[in-house]
Amino acid sequence: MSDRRTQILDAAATLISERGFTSTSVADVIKGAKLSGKSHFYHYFKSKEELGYEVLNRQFERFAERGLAILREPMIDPLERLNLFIDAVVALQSERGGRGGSPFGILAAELADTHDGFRVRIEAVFERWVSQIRSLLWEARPQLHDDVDAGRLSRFIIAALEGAVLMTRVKRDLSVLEGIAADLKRFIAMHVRDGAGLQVHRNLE
Amino acid sequence: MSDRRTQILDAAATLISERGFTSTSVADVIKGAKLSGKSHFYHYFKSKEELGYEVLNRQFERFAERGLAILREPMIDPLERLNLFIDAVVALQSERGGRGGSPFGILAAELADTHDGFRVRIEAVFERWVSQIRSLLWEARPQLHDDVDAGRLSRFIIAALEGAVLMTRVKRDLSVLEGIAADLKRFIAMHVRDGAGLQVHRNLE
DNA sequence: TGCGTATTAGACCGTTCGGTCCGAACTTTA
DNA sequence: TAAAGTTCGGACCGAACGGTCTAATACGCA
Repeated sequence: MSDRRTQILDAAATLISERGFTSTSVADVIKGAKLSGKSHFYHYFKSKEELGYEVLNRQFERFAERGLAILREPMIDPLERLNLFIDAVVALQSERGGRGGSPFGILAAELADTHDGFRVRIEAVFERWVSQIRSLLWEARPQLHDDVDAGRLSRFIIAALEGAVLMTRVKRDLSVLEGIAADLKRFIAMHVRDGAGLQVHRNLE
Repeated sequence: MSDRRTQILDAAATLISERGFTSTSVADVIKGAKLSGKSHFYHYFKSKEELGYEVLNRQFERFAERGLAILREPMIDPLERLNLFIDAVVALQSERGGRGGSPFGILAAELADTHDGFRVRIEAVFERWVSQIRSLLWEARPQLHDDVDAGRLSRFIIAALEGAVLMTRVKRDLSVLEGIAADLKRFIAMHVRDGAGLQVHRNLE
């Protein structure tokens, strides 16, 4: 893919994760990506909507590489991987420096009820995310209680993280996310068979 | 407060909780509240921003009456009240019929990074919400483990619920919220002293 | 009866929006 | 060198936006 294209995609991704899709104008993207003008932009994307779709794709790919990949590390115990993944989400938000949030969450909140094209794509993102965690839990099933519903627990984890990022952004305080991440780990540990797998202290550190 | 004013507020609240603040135009509100024209609207509100602030206020008041009030019911065991509150959130989303979501969440996602006026107001909403749960947990402390961090647990509950409503909206499936609500209850029950207070089955129903 | 408020209707304003079109210059590659 | 793709700069379009203004009509109440 051309340099310019990814440059535009990156600039748009930053803007969208801060202001959302609707409030990000094409002119903003042009300025952010340092393009010469509108024709320069429309040389690469046929519409703002198409740009939005591609930004979502790219954001998910990046997230899959930098975040979800941890869930598949073959040399690490699955439940430990899950904890590392949660840490990675915290680290990702920390890198953003307070500003911005989950690109999926912001698009979901904005467009779930009004733009079916986006809704369906975001649904697919969540679905793939769920399925990654679900298969990790499946892999870890010898360590887990028999009655653990992997799909449900996966959705819970994602919802808690998305909600946490949102609250963190409002309060401008990363420790909110850190606290929720720690609690989430304890919740996951609750599903572990007694004596099996890794230990997580129920005490607060 | 005048009839017309609340009529406008209600129409705006519905629209905003579906499309967000930015994508809700004054003309939409006028149509939704069946006003005769712009001058009719600006007779009651001096700007769209002021309307937004008042919608947020009103939404929190309604939520406080219909939702948070449960947390203060004096005749019911505190932890049971917490479960009832979670049920109420599910019921509230069910009433919305899939469409729309948490008015706080949608405004937070949209405006947290770009509009400080809204950001601090939403922060205050979350703060009051947290403090309600926190004082309930304080009341229930004889039944809870000593190391329970009430503030942190409160934030966790809220984040999980906000995230759950968001996912539910994207997937258009209330059972997502129901599952997370059930899991959240189990997580809360995890903090209860052995043998104390009410029992919640860890098994899935 | 009169006075203030509520309602109706619509013209109008400046700005921003997504998007199109044009024409020229520059760069890469065949 | 010719052709194809890229960059540049800006004029332009119709629509939608938040908001103002005027002016007439209805209504509730002292």
